[in-house]
Amino acid sequence: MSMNEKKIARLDDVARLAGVSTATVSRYINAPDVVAEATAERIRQAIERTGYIPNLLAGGLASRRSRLVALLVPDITHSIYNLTIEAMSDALSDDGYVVMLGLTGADDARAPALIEAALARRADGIILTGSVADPRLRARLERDDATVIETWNLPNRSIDAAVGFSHTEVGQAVARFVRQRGYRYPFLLTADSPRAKARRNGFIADWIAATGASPGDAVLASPTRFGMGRTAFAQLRANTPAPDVVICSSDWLAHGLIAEAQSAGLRVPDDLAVVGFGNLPFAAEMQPALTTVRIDGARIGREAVAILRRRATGAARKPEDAVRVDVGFEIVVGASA
Amino acid sequence: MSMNEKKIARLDDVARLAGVSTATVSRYINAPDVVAEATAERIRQAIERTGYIPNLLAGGLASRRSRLVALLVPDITHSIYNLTIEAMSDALSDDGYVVMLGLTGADDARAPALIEAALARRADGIILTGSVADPRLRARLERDDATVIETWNLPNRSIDAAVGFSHTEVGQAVARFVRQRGYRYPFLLTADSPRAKARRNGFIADWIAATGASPGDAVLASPTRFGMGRTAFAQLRANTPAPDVVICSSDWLAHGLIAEAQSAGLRVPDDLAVVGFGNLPFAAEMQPALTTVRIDGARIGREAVAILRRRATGAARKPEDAVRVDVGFEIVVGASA
DNA sequence: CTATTCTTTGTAAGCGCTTGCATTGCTGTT
DNA sequence: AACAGCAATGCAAGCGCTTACAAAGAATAG
Repeated sequence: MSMNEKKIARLDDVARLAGVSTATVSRYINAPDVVAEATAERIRQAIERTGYIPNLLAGGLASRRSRLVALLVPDITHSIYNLTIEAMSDALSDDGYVVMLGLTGADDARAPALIEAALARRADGIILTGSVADPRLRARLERDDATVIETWNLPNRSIDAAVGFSHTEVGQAVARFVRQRGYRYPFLLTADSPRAKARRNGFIADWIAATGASPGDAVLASPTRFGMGRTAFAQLRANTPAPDVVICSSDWLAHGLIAEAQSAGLRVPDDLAVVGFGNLPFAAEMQPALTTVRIDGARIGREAVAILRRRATGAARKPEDAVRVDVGFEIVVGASA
Repeated sequence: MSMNEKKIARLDDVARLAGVSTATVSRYINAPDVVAEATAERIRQAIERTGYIPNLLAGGLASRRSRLVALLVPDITHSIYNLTIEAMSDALSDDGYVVMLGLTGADDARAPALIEAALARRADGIILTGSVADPRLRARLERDDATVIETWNLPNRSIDAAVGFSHTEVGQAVARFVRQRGYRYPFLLTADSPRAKARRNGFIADWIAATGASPGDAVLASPTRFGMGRTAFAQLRANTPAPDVVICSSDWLAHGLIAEAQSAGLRVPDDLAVVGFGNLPFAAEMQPALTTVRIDGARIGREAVAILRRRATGAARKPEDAVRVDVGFEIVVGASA
């Protein structure tokens, strides 16, 4: 235990010990190649000896790069975004970046405050799920030179970059799939969120165009849970015509619905088919395996980080380098529909 | 659109516009009560007009308070900690704090790098799930004057503060419960994590002390998932004596196990009883409702934030104000055991 | 009416880094 | 031998805030 264990080492402590200027130590840390190997070695030892940890508040202030990425999601307990968060967090920490997690709440109520917090910390990137409705906020984000990435969505007019897919197309594709499988009476169980509704609308439009008939339709509070699938079952049974396939806006809903249907003695998919959304880890493990829509959430995370990384090296944001990545989707054909 | 829309406002822009010094504006922002109301009003307008957002990197550097709290958890996709994260995030953002989320990985492989990142950003608080094994890291954390809170656990010798409960006691309590219900042949399905194992050991010790018999026992990779419960079922059936109750280290495991048991025609709990752990949202919604152990994860989050808040106002950390909060646990008696 | 205390504001010295520019030796050219 | 070019380092001016200390009035006390 050295005499001054309380004093925490600064850059110039290291510099003094290594017999160089603070500039050189700073360079060693941020761009090791530019310092001579012999010097580098002395600095390395000085860092080791002092237990130096850079102060990134100071560094960020001076360099105008915070190495902080704000990640705003509605919630994490039932969320389909978790894989995106994990992928992003993994990819970022390899680069010395750090994730500031903001939970905006189902109705995005906290979003303005969190965006302000991100701007105040001069986040290098702000990653949103979905878009920003409030025009004032949009304007502020557009003015700021942080990289703003909207994910899980492809807005018509994006603020900056976007990584996602078309929810409308998902709805249409599911409608086509369901028809092709020969189902005649679909019923939609949809969460009360903009993206779930876009999928629903896609489905309905396609279905009506192709068959002339309107699918059954119910909207549930967001986020949807296992138990909500259970309770929705009764409602479905009361519907005329009796549905032969239920399209759920989340795998959770599908899971609960199937559990309830099975314990009521129905066979899935023969008596009632079910389609989910999200391809959550348990989907493939269900009995029967769930037919659902897979989004490569991890890829969304990785693409977003790739954009950030590209920007980090380049100059300030220019209107022309707006990026838009469509990660698409895939219908995972299980045994439930 | 003013002529200099690109220039982002600083404290002295606001000060000039309001006709006061930067010190006064700073005070208005950090302690509104000390400035006279008339002045405050002028500052308010100046902030509004300039669209000023404080630079918290600069602020943090000067004040030595980052208003950043690092939160380190193994993962978020299957995790029981998510409620803690949400509660913490909510409580913190009310105070203008921000959460830095670090995913350490199931084996805590990333923990050292993340702790270093937190220290580098001069986090005001570092919240860990479980403890830190590496002694060098421990030492560094002890030396630092960030508040370090270990959660979901009550280590013998904690680094600083701890908010959690005794996993051993949970195991013992479950053992007592199971005996009291009349079960004779328990089987333990345990994730390969220190905390799950502590529960297991508690159970086994208590069971042997009371009955002289050793429970059946299997360890599964962490994190445990729905499908792992399903596949474990076969293993259980092969065990002699045939278990009459299975104690799972997570609700996921229990969920999968019950689904498989039911589809094999067993009645739960009559043919096979099941106990979970975690009281995840779906536990109460299962059929039969899951008997499980409830930990008030949200309370863990709130207590941790309360400690942080108390520290924020007080002086530097002193050995004597180590805090230890036992949030306890509760066996939720459902219908599965 | 003077002395004392409070309230409100200003002055200015940092906080611990980064980085443009200048400097110092070298190596290689002509 | 003189000089251009380059690699490695140092100097010092910030980055945008906070806060100890001082100052100036206003309020209260004696």
